[in-house]
Amino acid sequence: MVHSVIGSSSNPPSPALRREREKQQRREAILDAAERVFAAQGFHGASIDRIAQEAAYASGTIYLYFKDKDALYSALLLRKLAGMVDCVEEAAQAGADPLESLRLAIRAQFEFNDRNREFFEVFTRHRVAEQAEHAEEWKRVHETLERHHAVLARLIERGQRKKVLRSGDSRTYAAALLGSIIHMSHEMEISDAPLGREADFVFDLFLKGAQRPASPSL
Amino acid sequence: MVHSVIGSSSNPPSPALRREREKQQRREAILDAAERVFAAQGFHGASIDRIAQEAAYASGTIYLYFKDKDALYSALLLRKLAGMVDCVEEAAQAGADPLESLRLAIRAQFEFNDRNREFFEVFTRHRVAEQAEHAEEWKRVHETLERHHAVLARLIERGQRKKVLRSGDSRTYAAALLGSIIHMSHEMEISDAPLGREADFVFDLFLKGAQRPASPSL
Amino acid sequence: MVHSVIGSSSNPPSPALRREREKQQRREAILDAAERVFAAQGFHGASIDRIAQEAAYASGTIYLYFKDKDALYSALLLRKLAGMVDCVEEAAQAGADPLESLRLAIRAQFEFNDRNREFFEVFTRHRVAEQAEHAEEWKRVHETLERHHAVLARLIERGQRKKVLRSGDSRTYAAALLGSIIHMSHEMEISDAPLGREADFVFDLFLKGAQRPASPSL
Amino acid sequence: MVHSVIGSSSNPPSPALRREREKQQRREAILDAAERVFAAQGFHGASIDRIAQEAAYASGTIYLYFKDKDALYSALLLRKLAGMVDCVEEAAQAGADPLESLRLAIRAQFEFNDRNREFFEVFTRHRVAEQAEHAEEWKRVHETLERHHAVLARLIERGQRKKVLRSGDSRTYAAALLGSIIHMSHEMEISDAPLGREADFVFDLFLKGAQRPASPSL
DNA sequence: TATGAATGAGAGTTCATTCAT
DNA sequence: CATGAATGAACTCTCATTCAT
Repeated sequence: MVHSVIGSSSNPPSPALRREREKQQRREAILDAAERVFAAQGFHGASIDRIAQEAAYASGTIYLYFKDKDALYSALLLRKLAGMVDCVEEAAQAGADPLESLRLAIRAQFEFNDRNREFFEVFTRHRVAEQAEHAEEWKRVHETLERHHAVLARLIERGQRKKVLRSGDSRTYAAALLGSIIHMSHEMEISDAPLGREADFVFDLFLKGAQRPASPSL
Repeated sequence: MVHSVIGSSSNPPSPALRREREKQQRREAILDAAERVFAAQGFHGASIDRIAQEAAYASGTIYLYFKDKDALYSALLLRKLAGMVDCVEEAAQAGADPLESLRLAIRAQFEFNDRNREFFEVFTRHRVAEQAEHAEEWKRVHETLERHHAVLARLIERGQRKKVLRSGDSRTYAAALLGSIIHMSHEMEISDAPLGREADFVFDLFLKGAQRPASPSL
Repeated sequence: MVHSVIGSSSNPPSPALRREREKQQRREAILDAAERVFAAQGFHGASIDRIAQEAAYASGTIYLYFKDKDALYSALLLRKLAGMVDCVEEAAQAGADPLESLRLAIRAQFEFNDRNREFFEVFTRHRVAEQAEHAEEWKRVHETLERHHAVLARLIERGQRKKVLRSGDSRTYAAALLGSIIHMSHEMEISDAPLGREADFVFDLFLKGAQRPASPSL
Repeated sequence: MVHSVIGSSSNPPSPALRREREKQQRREAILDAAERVFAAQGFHGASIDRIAQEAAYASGTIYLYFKDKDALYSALLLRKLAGMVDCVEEAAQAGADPLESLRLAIRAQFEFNDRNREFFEVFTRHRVAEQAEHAEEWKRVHETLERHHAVLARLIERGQRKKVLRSGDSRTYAAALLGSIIHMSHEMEISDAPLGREADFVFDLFLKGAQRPASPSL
């Protein structure tokens, strides 16, 4: 008896729970496979057969986990974007002050883009016709994109309140900043320059601008 | 001299030349139709039949002017991008000094994006798998994208030489700036804010940065 | 004797028998579920998964009771048709004379068709390709359809022997009569006319025909 | 010139007309093939590939003539049913009086059923889920079925007006009569009995009924 | 017995591309 | 040059059936 109580932590969980957990794992495995294939071939280039093959399943099995190709794609997109936003948000929290947070967020975004180059290509390149049928999924995708901007915008607002950043619409500042990051991630794709350098470049440019300060002398 | 002047305006050109010119006109007409259809339906959504219909040709005729769908798409893309770069470049030339030129270029880019919203969506969202078969076309597309950055980079360099802009890799400055413009064009899509305001916002941010200048006192 | 009498009501039957009986009950439950689903969706529209769900079993379980979908369908069909013939036959037995029996049989057939409208639709609309593999089941189905006609044919023969019906091939009379009933059941589907009226109409028409009797005068 | 005017009847028709006519011929050829395949395999058993093969076309070609499988099926059904009704109606017109017309109509219906045994099987066995999408086609099918009954009902009404048939709802008489014909066509399928005999049997039964006339003597 | 995840053949459908006219 | 009917490979999706648990 004692044994069983003690051992309760290593006892098999209820079958129903275990089954649910395993189902989630298989779902994730399919998403992983789909990510690889979508990243390599784009949305239209990726066939369900190919994704199933990559996941070591039969094609029909995919449909046990996702209603159709669009649902699979938007689920993947959502997972990825949520991961991205979480990653940036988390990085920002490590900063001691708004500017430091911003610097860390920028760097995190660069790093995320770099780690997810292929998928990132697909994401910026394709948004499925956002049909009424998948409205729910797409609403969540949009909310996540919204959150993406909101994370940066909030940092900027904090900087404004601390009087270290100029006033102005934080959402617009965030969009301009994010645009620089994303585009540079694209462009610098090939170069092997250390990411930190680019991140700091963007951070610096965002703060100080490109204009040459009037020489203090005179 | 006299002959050539007279002939140039009223003599029939050689039949071969005329035919060539007409062929080019029909090609352009097809590109026009393709632009409308691609813009409305995206690359995969646009069928050759639909494009042919829009151009008032039979589907087979399209293939007399373009090798295949990819070739049509990349020709269209090239025309569009070249137009975009020309438009920005031209706007810049009207500026009296590097900063003025930059301001005008930014504004021109915003305006172009706005005028070509639909196509622009497609362009950022889709790049055909850049197959070996279409290497030549894609090389030209890349050269044009290169030129796009080069136009801005050159303005920046001029600013640097005039000591109004800080030193640093002009190509990187250009990428950061362009990213802001493009992303804001996307994001602001819905708002009816005057373009000029956004353009000036970006210009201003690019020059001065977001940091609050240390208070002049002391 | 006493033992057996007492035991027959309260003693547990042999486990083997009980199990067999329970198995039959489960089989019937599946047939009930299948009937509902086939009636609602037709043969091809009804999926095994849907039937299993309706029967509160897992899909695999169905295959423990029926070899395949066709076998399930033909077993169901057989049960239904047998029930139909029994029902008509039984109704006929209540008649005092052949004509009364015929009238009751016709009415019973109309009522059965009405009660089983949905399934009846499916039945007339679909006969599985009668494959060699299911020859046995289909033979029994055909025997039952045969019995269906035989029931009416026998009543007609009795009427012929009693000289109240004209001579002629009773099987052919039966087919003509049954055709009228079935077709009218279909056609009258929507109308809410009382069944009895239609049944009596058919009975009357079958007996007297549609021709106007020569006027008795003269 | 004169020649061409005179020859106008043998001159090639306008290309547009010829094209339209040929298109109709190809459409009919596909319907012919579809009829054979549907008759042999039923609606669900018949694949588009198989039908295309039977018509000596590629599968995609079918879709140039019919929107989808359902449209092909309902077009076929409509053609067949219209042919059937026309055939019965025409036969009736040859009759000198209502009863003669009825006799001819019954015979024509038997003959049609016999000639179209296979398709007829399919028709009675399958009605595609009558989706909203194909509402128009199905409306026409229903109208034709309606016309089928109407043809017989009108003959019966004429007989009633001439006082050779009893009064009563002609539509109901027609349904009862048609049911007998259809069902007997099914049942007698195998027998090689001359059709005329069955037709006359049904006609006779419909008119006089099965009841033995009371012997006039006594 | 019962389960239900997995299978995979096969269905309907689309559309870029060809070629006889 | 222009046509547009024909092609057929490739795609997404379904579902009867199996089998390890």
